[in-house]
Amino acid sequence: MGKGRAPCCDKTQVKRGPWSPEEDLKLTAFIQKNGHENWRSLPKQSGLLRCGKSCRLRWINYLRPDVKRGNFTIQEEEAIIRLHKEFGNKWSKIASCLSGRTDNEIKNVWNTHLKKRLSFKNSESSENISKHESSITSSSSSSSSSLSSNEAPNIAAKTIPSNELNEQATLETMNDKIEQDSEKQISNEVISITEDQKELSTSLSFVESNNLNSSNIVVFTPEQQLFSPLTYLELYDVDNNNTLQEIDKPNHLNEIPWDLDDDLWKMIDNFVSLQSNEVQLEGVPSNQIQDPIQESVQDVETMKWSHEFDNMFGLVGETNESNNDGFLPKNYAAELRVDPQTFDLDVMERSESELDLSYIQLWLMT
DNA sequence: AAACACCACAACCGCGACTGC
DNA sequence: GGCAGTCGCGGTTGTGGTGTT
Repeated sequence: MGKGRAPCCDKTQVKRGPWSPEEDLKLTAFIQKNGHENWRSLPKQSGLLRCGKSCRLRWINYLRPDVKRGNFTIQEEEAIIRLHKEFGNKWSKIASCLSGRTDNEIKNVWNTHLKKRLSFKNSESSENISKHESSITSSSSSSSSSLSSNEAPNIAAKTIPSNELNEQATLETMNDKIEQDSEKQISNEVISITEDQKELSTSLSFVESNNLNSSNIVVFTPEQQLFSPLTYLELYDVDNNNTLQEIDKPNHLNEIPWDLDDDLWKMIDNFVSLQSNEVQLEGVPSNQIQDPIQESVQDVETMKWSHEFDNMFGLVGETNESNNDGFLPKNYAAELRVDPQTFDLDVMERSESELDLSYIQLWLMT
């Protein structure tokens, strides 16, 4: 008996299953700080009880900043179908042609939607062919003409002059035309919407293609598009003036796991000092900055921290670009608020058992 | 309301490819 | 060239959510 393949890690020593927000934070913070040169040693270095493979997968498929979330557009689906025709199940190759989409995501979409849809279309068309064939057979039983199964229905219609058959063929041709036209129209609508988005703002990361007929649009904020371990979504309703009205306000409370590492607590502490000192936040319109030259190095550092913190928790600051177009509601952004009077880094760094708390809560004010 | 079926997607697993020694 | 360690890919599985009976 051979030894067989050595397992990549000791399965009894590593955690498996879904990733917790805390683990996501740890992994993201570590990679942002140190990169990912060696996946195998990364879990040990970052303090994660995960296999290196699992970390890599989580980062690539979910946490990576440039990973695009949300439903696939019609264009993307069409591209996948086209590329799949060309490359087959080479998901990574297909993914490399679609920016922001992972091979895993594409594979899932293919297996759950596109494959079924295509086989349905195929069975529909073959059903149509067999319908024609049977009608041909029945109507041509007295005649000597026969058709191979490969012949297209419209050819059959020409071959067998039958009023009924011609009508059916014409109807189906028309239906196909209508279907194609409507698909084209929808596709064009999506193109125009996505192009408009590009022109107006990067804030609207996608418009769910299936929702084109409804007025509900899911809006991703720019930072969510770039990075969001704790995804923060808001649903908006488009009213008659084409402006967005919030329809489903999310719970504006983020629970932050207690045993964050020191860096993260310090990050929070830094954010608190930032707020108590009323330092200019990144994202605030530049015309409101009185004299940027006089900003101290400390302030710049604090801004950097606050931005990192926003990224870390999927929060966003209001940006000029996102509101210039008048498309997004003014207060779409969430802002982190921590009470500087009560927040104490030393207290927060104490052990969980000592304080008998498993979570602290940070309120997000809009 | 409960049980069941189905679906979507995140995560896992095994294997081949790649790289450095 | 052989070997060991690591990475990346593609197939498969597990699980939570949703719809149906």
